[in-house]
Amino acid sequence: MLRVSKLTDYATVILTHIGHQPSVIHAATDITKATGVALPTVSKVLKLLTKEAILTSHRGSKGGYVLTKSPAETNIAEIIMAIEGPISMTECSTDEGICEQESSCEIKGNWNLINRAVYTALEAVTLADLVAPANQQYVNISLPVRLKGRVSNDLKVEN
Amino acid sequence: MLRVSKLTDYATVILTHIGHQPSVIHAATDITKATGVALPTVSKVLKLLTKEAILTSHRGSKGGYVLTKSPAETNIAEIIMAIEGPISMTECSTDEGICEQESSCEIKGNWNLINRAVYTALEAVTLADLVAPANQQYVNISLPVRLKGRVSNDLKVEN
DNA sequence: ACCATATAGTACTAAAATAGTCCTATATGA
DNA sequence: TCATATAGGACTATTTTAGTACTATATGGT
Repeated sequence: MLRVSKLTDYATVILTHIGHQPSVIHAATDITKATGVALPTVSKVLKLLTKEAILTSHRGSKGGYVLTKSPAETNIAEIIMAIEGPISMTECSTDEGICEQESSCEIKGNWNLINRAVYTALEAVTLADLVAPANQQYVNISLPVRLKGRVSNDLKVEN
Repeated sequence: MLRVSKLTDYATVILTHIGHQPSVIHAATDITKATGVALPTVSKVLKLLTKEAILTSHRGSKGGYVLTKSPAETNIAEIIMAIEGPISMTECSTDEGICEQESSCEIKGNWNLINRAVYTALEAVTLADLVAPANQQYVNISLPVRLKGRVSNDLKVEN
């Protein structure tokens, strides 16, 4: 189904909450209360987002998390990547040598095109859009993505 | 990682093979030989694609599969949906009532926006692009997607 | 200096999704 | 009527993901 994991979904809920009050330091326990997501899970998500510098942490008493950049500068693509790793829709796009047909594969390069189209779409949506859902707002995604080149490459996968 | 399943990847490999010779009837056994993908798996993928009318089947001796539409009319979004079901990145976009926070959820509508952006990107790439990868080809995706609006709708398609 | 508070990091277990295979039924051309 | 090929469903092993727990470290306030 081309879906993101639940942790990513939680991440958007948590970040939306934080995004409403960007100037306040938010502790994990406060976020649990506000969102209804279990504390261990909230904690796990916050750590992942901090590791990728989407959030900045403050340890110790009175500590917590704040956004590293403004909501408008924080896009959905980076949030998804922080939780799930690189956005690439097939294994061969991220891992070399796991596909027996790799040398004869014709479409690996084309998957790169598709990956890019999706990435561009996700990059165009920001946390600010999630925080302040302005009705009638428009997002313009104007590629062009250079279609492939069939780079050297090739695709496939299998095992 | 926002990835498609292996079956979907196989589907693109198989369809690319068929797309090279759109006027020929391709039997499952021939496709197995040409692609290296195991017969039971090829068979499973072909059945799924046929069920969603991306391929048309011919039973009996000399039977096999052909594309229902031309490669240029067959896009990546419909291929993914044929194998994996609706393209929607969170559960709450497809299933009602499974989320405890549904009534108070602020971002469901925004995920619909994201889903739409991704769908539009995938719809812009066709099987013809995979079959005949013209170098320097461009794909133009020009939304606008109406942000939010929390429309009623969702993009999506289903199964 | 000490202590309560809060994050950092890692490891583990259970549940869910996916992959891959197989079997039986049905349709068709020669 | 027989060989060939798809239709459809069921089943199992594997992999991935979710969710939790535990220990270490840092910090502010007293």
